[in-house]
Parts: sequence; structure tokens; C-alpha cells
Amino acid sequence: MLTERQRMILNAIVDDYISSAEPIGSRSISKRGDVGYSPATIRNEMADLEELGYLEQPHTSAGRIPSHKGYRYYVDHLVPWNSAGTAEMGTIRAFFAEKLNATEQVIQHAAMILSNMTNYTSILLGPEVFHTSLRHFQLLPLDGNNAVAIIVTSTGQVENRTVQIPPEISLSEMEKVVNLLNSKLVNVPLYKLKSQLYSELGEEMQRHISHYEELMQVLDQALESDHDQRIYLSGAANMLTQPEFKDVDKVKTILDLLEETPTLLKMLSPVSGGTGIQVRIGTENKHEAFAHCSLITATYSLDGKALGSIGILGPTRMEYARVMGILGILSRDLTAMLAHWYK
Amino acid sequence: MLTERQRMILNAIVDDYISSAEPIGSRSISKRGDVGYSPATIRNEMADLEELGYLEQPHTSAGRIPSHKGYRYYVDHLVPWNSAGTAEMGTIRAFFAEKLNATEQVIQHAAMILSNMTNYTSILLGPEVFHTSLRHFQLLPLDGNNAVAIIVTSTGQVENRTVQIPPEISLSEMEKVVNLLNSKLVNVPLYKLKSQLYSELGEEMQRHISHYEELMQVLDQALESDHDQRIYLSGAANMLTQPEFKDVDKVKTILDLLEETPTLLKMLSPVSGGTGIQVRIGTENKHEAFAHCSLITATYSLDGKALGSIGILGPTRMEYARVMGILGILSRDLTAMLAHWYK
DNA sequence: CGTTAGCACTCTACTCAGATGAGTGCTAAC
DNA sequence: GTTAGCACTCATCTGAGTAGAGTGCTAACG
Repeated sequence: MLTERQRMILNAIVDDYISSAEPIGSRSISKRGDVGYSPATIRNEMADLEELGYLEQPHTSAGRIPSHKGYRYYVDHLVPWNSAGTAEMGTIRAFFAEKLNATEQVIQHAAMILSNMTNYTSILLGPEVFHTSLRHFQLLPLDGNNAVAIIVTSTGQVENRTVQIPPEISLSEMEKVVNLLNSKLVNVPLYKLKSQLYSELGEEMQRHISHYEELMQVLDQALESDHDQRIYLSGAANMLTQPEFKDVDKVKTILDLLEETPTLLKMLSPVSGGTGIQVRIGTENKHEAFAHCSLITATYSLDGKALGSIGILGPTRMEYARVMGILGILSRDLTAMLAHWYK
Repeated sequence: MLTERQRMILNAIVDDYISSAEPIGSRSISKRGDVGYSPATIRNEMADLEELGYLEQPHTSAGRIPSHKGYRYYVDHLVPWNSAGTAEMGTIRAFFAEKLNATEQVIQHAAMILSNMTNYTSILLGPEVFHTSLRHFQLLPLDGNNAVAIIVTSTGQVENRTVQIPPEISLSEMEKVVNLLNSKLVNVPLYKLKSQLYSELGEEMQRHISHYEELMQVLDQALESDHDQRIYLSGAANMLTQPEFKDVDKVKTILDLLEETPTLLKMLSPVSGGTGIQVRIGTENKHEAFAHCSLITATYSLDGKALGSIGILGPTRMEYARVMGILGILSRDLTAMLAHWYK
């Protein structure tokens, strides 16, 4: 349990360190207007805070910097809430005023806005198709051998892939099957699509359709959902502006990781019970390369189900308050926009 | 005009510098098996080559490094052709053996393969829709107000966007118009789509359709081609491994530029008459940030028309021979694959 | 007893001179 | 035409000395 004065000092140290990136000495804290104590008193408290694990010293004769535990305490208890500035509110409002078609474009654009506003790296997770259902299915022949399969989801996303059509399947047959699919499988959740295809239509198709086996193979290909949510990254180069990453080798491992989509997917996928804004500080991220980074995430949702995430990656010495404020507003507004679009 | 010996020495210097990134001294050239001269002789030639502008000296007592002119001569006259190693051929072959659906995935995957193989940054330009034509158009209502417009091109690409439908337009009317479009505008090049919509269908529609104005607006939105070719980037972090970019500030300007899609589009769009492999060395790229970079590009095409580009960005001290070999093979195979798919 | 002034101590970062060595340019000899 | 030899240049490395920021401790103060 920290005393009020310790909290105040910890708060001051974290704030100052966030903006200066230099170890903070007792004198500079004492000189702040809001702390009415002499450097000596501050020093005593700092020694205590260090013993408790909230601060650390790069070396004996340097000032103190917050430890991970210190940041955690700051985020959990000290962050001044509601601190998205009016300028930022304006930018976000302007963003939503723009007319963008296709959810994908919105997310992509949001990634840019976020990284520009924060000067950190933004990582957004596109809407998950898992919770959406089939709106329309179509198989469009391109030439003798190939066709484009198009799946439109209930949220208006369009997935497409090319499939090969065995020559023995006739056009009319294909059409028949597609019509059957559209009449029977609309509104079925995408992840149930394949199983329902077999259970609901298998029998009927076997009766009416001649090349059952081959057709099923085609549909299998066509409905094979590439479950990968899309990752939208922006401002990766912003990492280079952080003084703690002025060493090329350190930043290389980070940027390398940022190109690994599966890793990012894992990091961003909403944690169980994780509602609202999540902050993962330093080693709380699973990856060693992110030991000196913090990731702040929020989710956007439709019908109360989390569809995707928006996240900001920066150094542990990050402007938590500002970023949390921005993410909070943006995620709320995104959710509102989706609800308005698709209801 | 360079003498045979000068060419040999220039070649040796460029080769050595490419692999070592250190200024090359006369002694080390002399010790190479293939040059049978003493350091003093080499030194004389080097002085001449410097006077001619092919070499430069970082400072008086250092070795020589190739100038832009030197690289240019190397690329134009000295590059050993056909130097894609067998290992690389294998990787490329394996890539084309994979079954990938959708052109987009192929390009994206190719970007990854390229950056992994070369350890440079790959920049690919997705297939241009400009030269493709309409295969199929569809307008799929989502709810009362919105619909998804889907355009399938002759190359099997699927473009989609959300449009708003004024309430006064009925479903049956929309269907009628879509059918009309599909019967009249199929095989029309995408870039002519909107003009033909007016010239060919305007009259007929005005007669048969009640809410002409509103419908036209919807179609306008739906056919508005986002002409942007897609950029696929991979291995941007590889820039950091280059010793010439160990300075964070320099590499920052480069990585920043790599996030500017329009700039990349401009850089990659095939130059007039540019057939085969193009090499832009240092300041030959328009952007100051790329003054110490070289960009090697090739194009892939369909029906003899260049559809898109594949490029590798690295330091001017780049393995030209290897990269040119790889790009040559990959672009040729991509072209072959597209021809095979869509003919 | 909590707070503060004073002081000795520690440790990094900076600077500067000297040493090192790679590499050149020039001259003279082969 | 080619090469050996040598003086010279200049970036890089090394180590000593210095400055300065900041601490911890002790003792005094209200």
C-alpha cells in the first residue's frame, strides 16, 4: 500500500520520464510546482519506492526510472482519465465524417489516423468473419476451368477466391447448386457453413445432382474460409523516433516481429473477459522483442460481440493517458458506426 | 572508354565492395586470384578511374568505393548474367507449385518470397485493373439503405464497395438495371465503364426506369473505380541490416517513404518503353531519401500489356546480379502463370 | 518525528592527446 | 609498362583526466 505522497511522487516520476526519456532526479521532482518537498525528502521516498519495486536505477549515480511494476501501478491507479485532447477529438470526428465505403477501408484508414495522431505504431485487427453469417453465395465461371467463388457476409464483407471446376460439371448443374445453397444456407454463421452444407444439403443434392462428389469438392474449396483476420499496420517507422530504440539491432527485432502476421494476430486477439481498454506492459507481452514495448488495445464490436481490435504499440515509456483516451473514443465510435450501418 | 584492365578492376572493386561494405584498397584487389598486378599498378588505375568518375574516396587515406556512375557502368556492362543460383531457382519453382487462389494472394506471397530470398525490401505492384474488363456486376442489398456492389473483372479480381440506396428505389427496379448492365456492359474495359454507362444505357434506362436520376447516382458510386493499384511491401525491416543504414535517422526517412503508397506507386509504375529489368541507382530515383538506395524492377504482363511491377529496394551497394536474375525469372514465371490462368 | 541542509561519494559522459594502422601518392628502379 | 619503397594522411582506438548530475547518509531544525 502506497502512501498518498508516494503515489504523488511515483506519478510525477512516470509523467516526467514519459516526456523526457531521461532518468528523473530528486531535485527535478522537488522543483515541480505540485510537490512541496525538498530533494532530500523526495530522495527518501524514492529509495522506499525502489525497495518496493516501483522504481529502478540504471546505475548508482543516476536518477530513477519507473519499473514495469511502476508503470502498471501508474496505469491501474494514477492515469488521469478522459484525457483525449480537444484537438484529437476533432481529428477523430473528422475521420468519421468522411464517407468511406467498405469496412475494410474504414479500418485501414483508422490505422493511419491512429499512428499519425499518436506517433506510435498502430496495429488494427480487421473484423472477424467468425461471428458473421452468409448473406449471399455465388460461383462465377471465368473460363472453362476456373470460377470465382464470392461470399458476401452479413456485415457486407466480400470474400473471394478462385476455384477449379472439373470439366464434367455443367453450367446448369452449378447454377442449380448455387441456388440451393442460397435458399438453404443464408444466415448460417460462416464457421458452420461447411458442416451444414453436408448435413442439410447432402441428401437432397445426392438425389438431384449427377456429379455429386466433384461438386462437393468444388464447394469445399469455395467455402474454405481463410479464417485469417486481416492485420492493418501503420506507422511502424515511428518506432525509430523513440530514443530507447536508437539502437538499430533492438528495433530490428521489433520491426521483424511486426511483419509476422500470425504473431500479431495472437497478440491482438481479445483476451477472455477482456472488455474495455487493455494495457500490456513490457514482458506482459509474450514476446521477448516486445520486452521494452507496451501494447494498448481496445475492441470494436457488433451486437455485443467483439469483432476486432485496435491497438497502439510504443515503448514502455508511452503516453498511456493520451493513447488510452484516443483508443477509447475511437473504439466506441467504430462500434457505434458499425451498429448504425448494419442494423 | 575504359580499357579491359580498368573494367576488370572496376568490376573487382564493385564486387568486393558489394560484399564487404568497406572501402576497397589496392592491396586487397591485387591479392585476388584473378588480377595479376601489384598494388602499385592497381593504385594507378584506381586514380584514373576516380578521375573518370567511376570511383570515389570517402577520405584521402581510405580505399575506393564505386560512385553512382561506377555502379551504372557495372550494371550496364559488367553484371554477370544468368546468375540466379540453383537454390533460388528451387525456391521460385516451389512458390509456383503452391496452389494459391486469387491473384492478390499470389502477389502478396511473391512479395514475401522475394524479400526473404534477397534480404532486401520487396515492393510489388498489384495487377492494374485499367486494362481489364467487366466480367460481372452485382448489387446485393444488405438492408433497407445499403447494398454491396461487386465487380468481377476479366482477370477474376473482385472489387467491392458499399453504396447507399435511396429508399424510393425498389428492389425489382434495381434488379432490372443490374441485368441490363450485365447484358450490355460485359467485356467493356473498366476505365470506359462509366462513359459507356451513359452513352449506351442512358436512353434505354430513362425510358424503362422510373427513378433514373437516383439510380444513376447509385451506379456512379458503385462503378467509381478506386484506381489505386495495391502495393505489397515485404521485408522493410531488412533495410536495418544494411551497415550503411545503421544510422537510425537515415533509415527513418526511408521507412517513412515506404509507408507512402502514392509515392511508391509513382516509383514503380512502368516507365515508358521500359521493358525488361530496370535499375535505378541512387539519385536516379526521384526521392532524396532514396539517394543511397537502388531500385530494381521488372514487370509482369497479360496479353503483352504490363499489368504490374515487382521491385527490390536495397542500398546502392546491392547484389545487382543476383537480384536482377531473381526478378527476371520471377517476372517471367508470373507472366506465364497469368497467361495460363486467363486464356 | 518528519523534514531539510550539507557533504562526501559514485559513476557516466565528455574531451583531448597520443598511438595505430590501413591506404594512398609519388619517385625511382627494374 | 610495372613494381618496390617510403613518406604522408587520416579515421579509429585507447586511456587519462574532468565535469556534473545525482545519490546516501548524517546531523540539525521546528
